[in-house]
Amino acid sequence: MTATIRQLRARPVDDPLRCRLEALVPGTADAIALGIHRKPTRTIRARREIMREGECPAATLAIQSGWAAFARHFPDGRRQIQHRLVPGDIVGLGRGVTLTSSLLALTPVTLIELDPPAAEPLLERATRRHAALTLQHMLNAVARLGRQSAQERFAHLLLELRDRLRMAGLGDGARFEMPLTQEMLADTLGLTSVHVNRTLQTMRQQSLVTLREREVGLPDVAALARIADYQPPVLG
Amino acid sequence: MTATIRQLRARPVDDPLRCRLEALVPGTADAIALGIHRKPTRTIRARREIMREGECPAATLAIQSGWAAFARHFPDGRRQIQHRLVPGDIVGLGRGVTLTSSLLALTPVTLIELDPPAAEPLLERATRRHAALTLQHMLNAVARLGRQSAQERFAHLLLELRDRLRMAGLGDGARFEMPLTQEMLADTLGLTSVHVNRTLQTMRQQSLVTLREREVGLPDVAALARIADYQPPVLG
DNA sequence: CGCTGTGTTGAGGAAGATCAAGCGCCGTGG
DNA sequence: CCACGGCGCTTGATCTTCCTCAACACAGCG
Repeated sequence: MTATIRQLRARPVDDPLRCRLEALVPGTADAIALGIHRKPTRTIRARREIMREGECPAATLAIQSGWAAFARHFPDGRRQIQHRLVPGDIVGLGRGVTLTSSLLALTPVTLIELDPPAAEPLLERATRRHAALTLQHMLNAVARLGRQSAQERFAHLLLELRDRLRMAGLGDGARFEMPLTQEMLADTLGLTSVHVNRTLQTMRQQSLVTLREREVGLPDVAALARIADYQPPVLG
Repeated sequence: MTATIRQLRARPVDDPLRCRLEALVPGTADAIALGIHRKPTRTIRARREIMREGECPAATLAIQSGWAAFARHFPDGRRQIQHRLVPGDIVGLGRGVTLTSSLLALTPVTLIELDPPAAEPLLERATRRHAALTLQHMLNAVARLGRQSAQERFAHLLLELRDRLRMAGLGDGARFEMPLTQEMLADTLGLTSVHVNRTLQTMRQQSLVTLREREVGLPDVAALARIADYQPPVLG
């Protein structure tokens, strides 16, 4: 959270972004250390918009710390969180298309600008693979919202977050930090916060989840995977 | 539907794929004529799988005619159509990631292989922009399924299809061909086919949609856009 | 001719929404 | 120091969308 670039270069892959890139394309973490530290990092406060609906993103950004999300706001107040960004995630595919959602900082966020990715072949490959994974997650989100029950959706989301955070070196296999309120979860899962609360309680009773102080524990990952019909994304 | 490559070269942008590429990056249609016709086209019968869950796509494909869709099948028989492909659509981002869905031919489909896109800079740019648009559509699909009612979802889907088909030169602004059964619509919208049927009837009564023989008519696009809170994707 | 796929209609049920209220916590300001 | 208000979480009662199950009409087709 407070790591500076200098610290990054000293410690090879303990930084979420570097860890993530290294998982995508081995060797990228070293490559990025050469080019990245010339670009300034940006810091955004929680609940602020990083990009607004109607904007047309020009640069490729990477999340260094904090959580953000693409969210769509409806005229009557409804809101849908469409895609969550965790440390190490890259926002690059949007270039050339006007946004119909806003990019919202769910927690305090620090960003790094990655342009131009083409200059660094390894980074180029990494962003490409990252985009492919992102597409998978979007497809999964569609299936989740379209055909799964509240409990199935919740289980599926938790497993997805677990795996994505692990790729950034965050959390062990059974425990990770999730700074989302129940209302944010509701807007992610297409439910009301009341129903999220009740679903969560049921799952706690069944010893499927623990959640205290933004800390998620998954005592029985296999059971969750069965409930959610979850398959982890695999780099081919 | 039955256009051959020879015909394509004779008539500049009356082919869906060429029309679509031209809309993405002007000049691409000419460029593609040079390189594309060496690759063979593949034909797939309706209801057959073009790619199977677990496969790892190697090539970049483009739909020349027919409709296809990424669909996820659950163990208990539920199905969710996650993303529809219409003539002119490109399937390229998946490379490097193992599929968790199958790519299904909804109608008879003819495919063209586009690899390697990097060889042709214009085509490279076009596939990139296409991917950006695809991501927008996926975000829209998430918002649709997560927060909209049956009628809103239906209206939103119709408008999205209208605009996408128009980019391929298919249909005028108020009328287009949609070869989807009510069951396919249901699996797209996250509803049952029974409910799709009833929603459709309501919308017919309100003179929002006509649908006969796979032919959609939209007599009042503005009203639909209001209902669905629809914003067309804009190339920036 | 029966079969399968598609659209349609009815009756009843369930998952999840809505409305409303109360609680604990924490930062703020008097 | 305490009062206040906002936020997040929890619970109860009621309502409605949408689902489930079932049946039937109709068309194309082997």
